[in-house]
Amino acid sequence: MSTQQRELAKTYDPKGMEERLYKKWEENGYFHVQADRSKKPFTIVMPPPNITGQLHMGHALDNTMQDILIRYKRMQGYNALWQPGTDHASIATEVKVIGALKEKGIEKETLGREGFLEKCWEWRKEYGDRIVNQLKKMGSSADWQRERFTMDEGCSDAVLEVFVKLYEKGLIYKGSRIVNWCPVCKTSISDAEVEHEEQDGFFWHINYPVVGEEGRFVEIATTRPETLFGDTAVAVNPEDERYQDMIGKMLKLPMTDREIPVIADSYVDKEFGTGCVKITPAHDPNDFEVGRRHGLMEIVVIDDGAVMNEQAGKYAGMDRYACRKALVKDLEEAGLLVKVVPHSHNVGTHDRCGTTVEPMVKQQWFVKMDELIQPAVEAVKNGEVKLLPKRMEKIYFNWTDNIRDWCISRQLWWGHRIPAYYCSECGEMTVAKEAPKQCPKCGCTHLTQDEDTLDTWFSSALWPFSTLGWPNKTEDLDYFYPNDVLVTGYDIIFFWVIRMIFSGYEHMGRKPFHTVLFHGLIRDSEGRKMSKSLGNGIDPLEVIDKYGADALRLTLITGNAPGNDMRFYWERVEASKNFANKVWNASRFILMNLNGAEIKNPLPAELKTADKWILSKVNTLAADVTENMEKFELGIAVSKVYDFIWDEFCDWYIEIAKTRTYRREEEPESANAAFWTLKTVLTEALKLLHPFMPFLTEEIFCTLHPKEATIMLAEWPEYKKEWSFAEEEETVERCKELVRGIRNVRTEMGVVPSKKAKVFIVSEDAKIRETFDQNRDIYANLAGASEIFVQEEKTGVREDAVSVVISCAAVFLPLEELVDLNKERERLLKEKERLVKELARSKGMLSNEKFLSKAPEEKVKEERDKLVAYEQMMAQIEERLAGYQNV
RNA sequence: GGGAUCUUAGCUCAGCUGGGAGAGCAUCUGCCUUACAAGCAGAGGGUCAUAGGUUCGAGCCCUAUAGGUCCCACCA
Repeated sequence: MSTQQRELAKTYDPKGMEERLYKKWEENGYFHVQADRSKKPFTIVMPPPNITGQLHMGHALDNTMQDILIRYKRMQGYNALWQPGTDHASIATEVKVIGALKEKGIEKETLGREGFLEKCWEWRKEYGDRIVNQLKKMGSSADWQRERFTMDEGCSDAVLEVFVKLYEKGLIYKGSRIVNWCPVCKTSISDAEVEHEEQDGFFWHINYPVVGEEGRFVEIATTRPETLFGDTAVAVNPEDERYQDMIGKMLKLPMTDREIPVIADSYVDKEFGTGCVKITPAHDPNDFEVGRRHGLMEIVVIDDGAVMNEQAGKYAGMDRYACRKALVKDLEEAGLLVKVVPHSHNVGTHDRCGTTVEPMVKQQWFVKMDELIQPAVEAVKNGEVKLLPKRMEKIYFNWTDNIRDWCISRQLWWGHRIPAYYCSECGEMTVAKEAPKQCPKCGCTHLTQDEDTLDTWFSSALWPFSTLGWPNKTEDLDYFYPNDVLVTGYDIIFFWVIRMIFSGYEHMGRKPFHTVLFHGLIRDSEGRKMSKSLGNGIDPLEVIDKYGADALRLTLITGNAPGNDMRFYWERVEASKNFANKVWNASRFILMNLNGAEIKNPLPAELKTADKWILSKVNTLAADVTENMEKFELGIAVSKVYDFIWDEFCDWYIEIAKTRTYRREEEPESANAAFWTLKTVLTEALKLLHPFMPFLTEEIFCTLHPKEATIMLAEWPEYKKEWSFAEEEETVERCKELVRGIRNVRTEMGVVPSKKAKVFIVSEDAKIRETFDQNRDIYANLAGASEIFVQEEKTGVREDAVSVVISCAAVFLPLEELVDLNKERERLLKEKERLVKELARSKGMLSNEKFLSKAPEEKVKEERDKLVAYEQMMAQIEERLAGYQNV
């Protein structure tokens, strides 16, 4: 290996570096893949961020996880496709564009549909790339050449195809149903878009006079008095004895000229309220059902803007809440208001704007769900699609078990327009991918397209295959579908995940992916959701700017179990950056030390114990990390790498190897073996770290290996049998124990660490003696030993030498300065106390017949070995303590 | 109303299939040892929410209780 020496900058500065490296990756096309039968595919489809979006912590986490998986699989030799794209986000974008127009004093309506859509496309042009550029700052290695958009030609074609197909199968229908209506956005929304919140309200008890029976009333209780004008019946439970004689009678609807019947329906709960329910079919989902059962009229009394219409008589033109107030007052004056009872109840609000949703009867388009959902239920039940963590399955089934038809039409302009065409002559409706030239029924050529657009999730449901070319039969589709993993937040399980799964089965005949990896929310340091209104959001770009993308990535991925929420702390980012700095400096040291040295592959015999130990460690690490990656335990995987690099490699191996590298002239073989090991182990560790911290590892790797183009395509480390050294591991662990013991004693006894001391290691065991005798180079320096004596007996050890208790030998340090014997005694007593406890525990277990007979053999042996070690240590301590008593 | 989840060191959290309690930050002590003071070496600190149970053995499994968070739900 020749070394055209390159060096790392003195300080770790991610800023310029990250930008430079990302550019390099992109220019070299490392992210791009093509269908290739000789390689195994691995596919992740990116949850398309909204074009209204600005990178937030959720995106940062989501994309970091995906990037880690993709980079890992790419290194493993998979043809790893990360399919990116953006979402048109119909309602979110439309609201934004309307807002932007309003600032200029322009109304959506004055522009007209065409004009408005032009503005939307302009918006997309202006902001569509913003989020993508921000994702790139995270280091996302998505195949940007394949970037898609939910409203591009291909995706739109897929939408039309699906709509027509489902319509023809009778799974899409148009009908007059009760829907959730947002009076501010003036569109219907799906059940999934309604958020329920507990609100304090009132129960207004109102008397409805019985027709023809002066002085007799039926008392109802309502939370929404203003809907009274839409009442077409009052219902009681058929079993309710109190009201048997009322059934069939007519009531006078207060403040109107109308009379409504008392009907019997088992939907009414006898125990609740007064047992009498006003039925308003046009403005309540339950009442709607009741109304349909009894053939009641559906009287709409509230218009699209939540203003009372002409049905409300003198209240027409009033806002729904103003009407409520006025009506209650009038009822009170009329003596019909019985009482007002405070009552907190759930109110549905629109998740986008927070407006209280108004249930309304409307002509809308629906997807019939009961059949479609079946394969999706089955898939999760039989494990064909795995949800991680597993508890997400319950949430999933809770939804599928209570599925209702999906309202897909929106009274918006920005989105996929419903491909239904109406004949202006005969009213015939035609559903087709392309506008029909003439009406199939009457031949009239004047047809108009349905005004409505589709729910934005209608197109994203097709994302795993529409992005690969469907409905065309493409090579990509054939090769990359099904995808492998979907990574997303649990908050869109209903909106998106379920819909993708049933769409996959329905249109592709196969699952869209085999695993869904859910992650939680990033909260602020007080555990609150990050939100614009609270102003507590932390901008990932700011974090990247200050600490680098690698530090942010590490922060987001560490110390968090899958699916759990996480709080964001700046201190944690700082800790992550410190780690990056540590890696940087360790690498810089190795590079500096190497300084032009020509490293040869050492002969196996030239490798020292410590070299074999660290090789063995990094080998185990590779196996561990891989295992955790396969289980999607990304946090555990990265913390193993972290611990290895910092604790084992930096704090022990580099320190042990240091002196050997300084003695290049005197002992070239040993120095060479150390260099080779340093370089090899660092390289392995960098590879294991790369998916998590791509920039840092790339920069170091390429400096360390000037001939290599990138770490991105380096081979993922695998467990190698020839790097397994159990004996050397044990030896080094003994040396570490010795060093720790000596350091501990020195600190506790208040000895200046720079002062060297003689070290006596006493053991009757010849093998132990051999170990310590032959591996002085491992511990001599770290222990600060001036001279080391390994011997069988205590001869030559001064009486006042301080003792170090380790499990396999007695160690003595005759210290130059005066030793405070009391201090030493205290220390030993403390140690004894600990051992007494351990001995008791160990003896207890081993004298337990049941433990001996029932526990696995290896556990019993383990415990026996421990006991022996404890007893030896105890003997030493007792001996020392006995010695002090004589002093 | 149903369900999920959490309760572990001062703080934030790990602890995967049950086998001697961990990390980061914070605290204390000593070190500017020529990779790193963004560091090194050492130390203190936890009846793992409570009460039962299963087990040779429970932070981990079961049951109940308390408190927190979240999701779902048509009780007007």
